[in-house]
Amino acid sequence: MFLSSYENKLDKKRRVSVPASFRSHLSSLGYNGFVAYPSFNHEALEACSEDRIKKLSNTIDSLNPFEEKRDYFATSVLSESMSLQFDSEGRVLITDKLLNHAKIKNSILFVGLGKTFQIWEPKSFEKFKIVARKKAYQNRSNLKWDNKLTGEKI
Amino acid sequence: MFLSSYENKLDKKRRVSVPASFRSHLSSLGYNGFVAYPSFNHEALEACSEDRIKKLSNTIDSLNPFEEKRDYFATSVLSESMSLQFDSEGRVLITDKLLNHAKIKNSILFVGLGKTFQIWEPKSFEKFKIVARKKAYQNRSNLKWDNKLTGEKI
DNA sequence: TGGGTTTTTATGGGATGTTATGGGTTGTAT
DNA sequence: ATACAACCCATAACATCCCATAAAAACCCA
Repeated sequence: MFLSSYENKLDKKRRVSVPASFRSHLSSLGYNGFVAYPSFNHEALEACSEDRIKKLSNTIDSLNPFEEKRDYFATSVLSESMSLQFDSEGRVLITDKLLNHAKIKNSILFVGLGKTFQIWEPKSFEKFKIVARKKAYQNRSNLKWDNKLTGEKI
Repeated sequence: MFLSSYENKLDKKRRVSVPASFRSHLSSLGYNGFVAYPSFNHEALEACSEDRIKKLSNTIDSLNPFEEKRDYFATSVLSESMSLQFDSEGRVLITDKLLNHAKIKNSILFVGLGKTFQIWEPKSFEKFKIVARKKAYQNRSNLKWDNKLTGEKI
């Protein structure tokens, strides 16, 4: 799982260290890198393991080949995805295109979301976090949670 | 189960001993650590075993990957969760972020809540306890008690 | 039951390992 | 050649490991 948040720095060569815990999770899945693409909803990047993108590709592919939606998803996600591989120090090189989408300059925030993570400009994320916390609190009862097993809410 | 409360001290390196009884319960579940995240409601930390967070992650992941709600929950809980592992003496290292949320400086209180536990600044907890006790007393008839669900004698 | 002994727990701190980061050098396409 | 990616080495900050000790709890046996 990708948990917690880590703020690291971009160097002059556009490299950034991926948090060790994220690397070790990816490594446990058999990967030495991950896939990133611009978020639909945010000025941020979405990131996940390669098999998750494969799954998404299959889902898109199950749509009718002549259906417009198919192209829209494929174009918006797959055509913009970059596969990023770690160097020997656990860093990745991020393209300018991706950095621009997230308006990242120097600092870069890795945000763990369980099966995926996001990459943010730290100050942008701070703003979003406030909204998210409010909305999550309002909707906390909407998350279906099987009480029979645990007998407790989150 | 996590029962009772224990007050321990933070050392200079931000380490704190986890109560032995909590450790042995986690160990019986197959873990050598736990997950902590800031509470929604209190100036305190929520803590639980890893499988509980995994379950939450799976629940969140069952939502459509492009749905906004997904982000709200994941951001508010998962991105703030830290997986804390015991060192060889049964201590964990707590990040400043978590300590600040709970306003913890030197002393740290572990509060057993059955399947989960909380981490408090001792004096904050004293205040909360008074309120909690009052409210529990007012609502004492509202606790639904159904032997069929638990299947256990007490 | 009481008092002495052993074991466990909480805590401190030095030594070692890891991580994030910087930068030089080599390799490789255009 | 030029640009840039990949590889290699260096280092400071800090996490983890290991050993030490004091207090508390559990044990044991007269």
